[in-house]
Amino acid sequence: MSRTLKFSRQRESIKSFLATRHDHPTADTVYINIKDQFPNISLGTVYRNLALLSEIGEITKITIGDGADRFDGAVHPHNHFICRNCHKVIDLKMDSIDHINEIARKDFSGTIEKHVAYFFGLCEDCTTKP
Amino acid sequence: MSRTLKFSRQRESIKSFLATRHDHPTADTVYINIKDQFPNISLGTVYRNLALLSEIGEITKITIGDGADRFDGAVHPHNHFICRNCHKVIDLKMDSIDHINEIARKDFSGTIEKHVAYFFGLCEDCTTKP
DNA sequence: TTCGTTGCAAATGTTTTGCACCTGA
DNA sequence: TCAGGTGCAAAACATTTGCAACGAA
Repeated sequence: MSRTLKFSRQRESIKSFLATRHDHPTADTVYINIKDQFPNISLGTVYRNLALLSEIGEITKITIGDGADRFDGAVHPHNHFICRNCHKVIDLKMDSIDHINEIARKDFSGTIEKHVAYFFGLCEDCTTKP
Repeated sequence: MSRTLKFSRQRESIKSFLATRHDHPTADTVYINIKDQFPNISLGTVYRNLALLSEIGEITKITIGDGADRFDGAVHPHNHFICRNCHKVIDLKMDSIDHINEIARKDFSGTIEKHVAYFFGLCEDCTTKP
């Protein structure tokens, strides 16, 4: 059922670029940076590969709602914080909150498979510097 | 600091329309329905009012990431479930999970003010009917 | 009168897609 | 060889915005 993947230099490059970045870049930022290695790569290819990689679970897509989606090369379970002032997206080091799935299941007739949680507020810099 | 609001029939109509719907319509759906009462209303006005109402906390904006944002006339704290099959958005009746803010704060140097959590899986209909 | 609100249309920003060519298996 | 991948450009979408006219206070 799942389609056969073929090796692609571009896709590998996108994947390894994301592995080096921890600031959750947008598709456009990925595009601009990949151009160093592939001057002719197109934005469409970047979008196609980002969609593909997040479908097969090799990267994570972060949809905040303000502007463009962001992408994270880290796939281990973790949550994100978004600063309402500078809009930085930061990985949170926190205990698992997977138990909220149980809480949600308690009075629900369908099947809850997973959740996504985003935290908002002010990052360290924006908290101290007014 | 906060701007002075003036009464607007259109805005009232949008607000009361949302109060009657529990299926989390998109801006376009709101637009189409408000047209019954205001045949000349423009989509821009609908967007402007939805943005305004959600800013002042009279409605809730739901950004899932697939397609258009959705809007909820209910502002009491509650969480949403999105069916991965039929894409329905359902209100969850569940115990508060506000304690996850504490969990997130434990090892974080900024200020965590709030969170948003979405649950995914199959709704009742899509779980039973294959 | 004042200033927020509206309708309309054009513009913006993000993402997707059709198509002919390229490339890995 | 051949199905998947790519580059390019156009299209699709969702949402925002400039502007002149309108309407509530």
